[in-house]
Amino acid sequence: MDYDKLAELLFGEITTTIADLEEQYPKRELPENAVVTRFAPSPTGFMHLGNLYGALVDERLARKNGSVFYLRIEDTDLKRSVENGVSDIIDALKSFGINFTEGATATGDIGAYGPYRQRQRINIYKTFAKKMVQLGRAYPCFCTEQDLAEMRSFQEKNKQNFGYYGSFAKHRDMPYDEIEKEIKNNVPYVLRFKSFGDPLKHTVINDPVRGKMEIPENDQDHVLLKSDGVPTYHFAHVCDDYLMRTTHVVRGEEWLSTLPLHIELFDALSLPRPLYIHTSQLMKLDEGAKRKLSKRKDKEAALSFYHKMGYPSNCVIEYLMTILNSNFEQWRSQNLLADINDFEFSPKKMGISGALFDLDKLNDVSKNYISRLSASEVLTLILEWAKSYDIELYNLLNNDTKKAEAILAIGRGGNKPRKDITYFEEVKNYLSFFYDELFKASDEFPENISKEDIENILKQYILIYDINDDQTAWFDKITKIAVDNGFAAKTKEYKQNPEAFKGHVGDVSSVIRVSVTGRQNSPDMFAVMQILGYDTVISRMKGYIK
RNA sequence: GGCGCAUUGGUCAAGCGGUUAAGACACGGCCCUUUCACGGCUGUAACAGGGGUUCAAUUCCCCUAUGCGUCACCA
Repeated sequence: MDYDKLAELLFGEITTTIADLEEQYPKRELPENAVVTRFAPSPTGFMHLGNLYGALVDERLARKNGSVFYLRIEDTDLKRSVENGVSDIIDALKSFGINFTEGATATGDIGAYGPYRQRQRINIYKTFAKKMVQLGRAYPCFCTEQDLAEMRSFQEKNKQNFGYYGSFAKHRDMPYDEIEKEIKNNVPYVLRFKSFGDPLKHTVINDPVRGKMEIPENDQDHVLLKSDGVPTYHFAHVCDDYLMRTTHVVRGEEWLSTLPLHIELFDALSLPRPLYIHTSQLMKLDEGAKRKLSKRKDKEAALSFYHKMGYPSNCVIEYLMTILNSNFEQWRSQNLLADINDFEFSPKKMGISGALFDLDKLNDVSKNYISRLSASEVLTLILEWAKSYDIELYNLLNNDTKKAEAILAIGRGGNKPRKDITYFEEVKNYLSFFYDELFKASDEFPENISKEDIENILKQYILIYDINDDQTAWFDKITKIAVDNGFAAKTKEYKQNPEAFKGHVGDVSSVIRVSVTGRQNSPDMFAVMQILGYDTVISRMKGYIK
């Protein structure tokens, strides 16, 4: 077989060579230790938590000075591509603080190694394809879908391995004349790789996460170019990551089984292989069974979920970091306020079995993060969130930001800040009683207090409440009312001798709390009342007096 | 079915031949406390099973089981 002749028959229009491309996309001049990573999604219009998880690894790896982190759009599958896919991806990642140094953007490309959209690289793939044919490592296959389906059912019936290989690769050794005839008749075909691999043989490959792996060689004649001339993932991966000079290919472990193919492809073209890093996948516990996080079943799979709920994007990143690098959590607890960029990310510290996504843990991370912020920082974040997701709340807070900040300042600061807010959707409920527009009165007083006592306590308290009292004077008055009405001045006193009292000072406080806030739990009442102001406090209490 | 990867408490995990098998989340108890939240103390709870190798195996090897992945002209 004259492979050059075949190459001309198939790719006569291609005049560029790989050498031309290598000249156009030369080896990058990088500082020592710098890496080139990439995020290469399909623009399907849905950003999954798993996408962010993967992109985060690439981004972390490329933190070192002079490293490149680029975005490549894998839009070879028209059926799945979506109109605004690219800007969706960029916006979503940006909202979590992940930015690219190079690659596709919503308006065009940035960088010298483009184009960064695979549909615009067809000639590049064909150049490599032509080379493959010249090397005798690729050939046209004229099988129809039906042919392949029949082959498969035959293999199933006879318990043979599935796929296009060995004796099942029927077009592998088709004579030139026959090929030419088919081509002249415009019979559709795909370009297949001619594998020389032997699955009984193993090659050793080093994955920084998984360590040494022995994997069997590939023997499948995979499709390189589909019948429309567009490459499959496998082929595009090899061409692109070579020409874009990617040093670290980070991808999910679902790619492990096609790794042998990719290796054979690189070898067939005598190209250097990148370093592969196969990450484990995010899982979800579903009725006792572990399974992949699914965009259809799991609301928390969509990145939009976190925005809607109002988790600060940092928190999602911090949470992801705790599953990505096992020593991150410890580092964070020792460096509470440190910049996350100061943490040294290491592939070696990545887990290899799939981690279950844990909302409880995210909540904990988030709660702690928010508690460490200053009141004005929290307010800024809440306003930002509310602007898109709760305009009523936004207006309420924005009308009087001083008040809002005072509310958020209660119990904040110091070594043991309150941790009331986990995500911003909770905020409205949390501070509703500070605003007459949201306040709801309640009758849920402690059960051990009679209606008569409630009324007496409030009546007496209204007479002596003075907003200018300091906290001590304020509490002394509550204690006095407690004693006057047969309640113990101290909780301990009551506990030692419960028969002697109706209750204790805490119960009296509860009466005031419920009447003023409409709920049994609240942050410090002194501070709450200071913010509400004398008139509001008094009028709310008067509501319980006949 | 073939092949690959994985398997330490409910979850995330440390451990890399000799440990009372860390820590975090969640859950329970106690303390602090005018409620709640915070904080402190504390408790329940794990090396999937079976064989080897070894003086010694959670750590190394093999088998089994289970889970996940993959076997597309999807990525």
